[in-house]
Amino acid sequence: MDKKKLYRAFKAIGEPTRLKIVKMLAQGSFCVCELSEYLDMLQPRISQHLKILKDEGLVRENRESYWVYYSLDKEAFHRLWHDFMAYLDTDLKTLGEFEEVVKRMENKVCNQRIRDTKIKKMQNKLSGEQN
Amino acid sequence: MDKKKLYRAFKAIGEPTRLKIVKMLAQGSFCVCELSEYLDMLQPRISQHLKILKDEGLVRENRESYWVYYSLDKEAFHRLWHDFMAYLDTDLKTLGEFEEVVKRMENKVCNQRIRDTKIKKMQNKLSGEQN
DNA sequence: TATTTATATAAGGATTTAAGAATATATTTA
DNA sequence: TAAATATATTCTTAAATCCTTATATAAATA
Repeated sequence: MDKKKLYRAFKAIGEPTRLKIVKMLAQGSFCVCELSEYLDMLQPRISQHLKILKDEGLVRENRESYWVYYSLDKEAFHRLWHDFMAYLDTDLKTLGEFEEVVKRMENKVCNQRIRDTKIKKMQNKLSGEQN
Repeated sequence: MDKKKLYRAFKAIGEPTRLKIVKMLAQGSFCVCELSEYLDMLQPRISQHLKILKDEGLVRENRESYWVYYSLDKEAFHRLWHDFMAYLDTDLKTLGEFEEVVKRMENKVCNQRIRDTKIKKMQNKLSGEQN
């Protein structure tokens, strides 16, 4: 429900290499060397991207002797979307981040100006028609 | 179902300013000047981010005289998640992007090596126990 | 303990991106 | 047509990001 958590998760998926890794892990669990070999990418590149996905809680790691197997936390993905939808549905007033925004909206400075302009325009048109 | 389309949409949401704009538009439709005023951001900044969201088909624009009102295409969001889930479920073999990957996996060079190592290790342990 | 294998982290360079300033375009009105 | 208003686009700079190379860490084995 936290904005930062949301955009960071989307940012994590919103990158071609990481989406490719996510797609691989959707097929099953793989260790770093397998991903590196199958995707034909250098190992540090895989590790770094996996770290980003892990930091967002989207993948899990599982050490087996030398190898660290990574797998998708599918529940985390569903939670992500659910939280995002809930975030969009949440009343602005209850979100601390929008405190100042809500104040500005209550003043309706901008809306007021627009409305005034529109009213003025309509009045002008009407008075024009009366001539 | 296209990987590029997917990661670009997530990338669009995966940025704090744009997520904030999306959240605003989830409350209703706003023109650029309203967003600019309420979010206390310079107008070009709003326009630029709206363009990115629009390019991904996540928001719609609607001109009314001077003003361009933007609104959320909620259906596009649902479609995005649906397509993402479908992408994850799709067989690797049917995705052109993974053609080479599938070939490498079929060779099982990496798996083979790992398996061999594990088998060797197990054999060593077994032979050790027999001593 | 030294070596091997797999993975993680750090440093560097190249590219991309976001933000602000300046300018251009579009629509309406005088 | 000129001026006013709202929006879009361009340009520049600073920061972030990605990839590679090099190095460090962790686990297993000789």
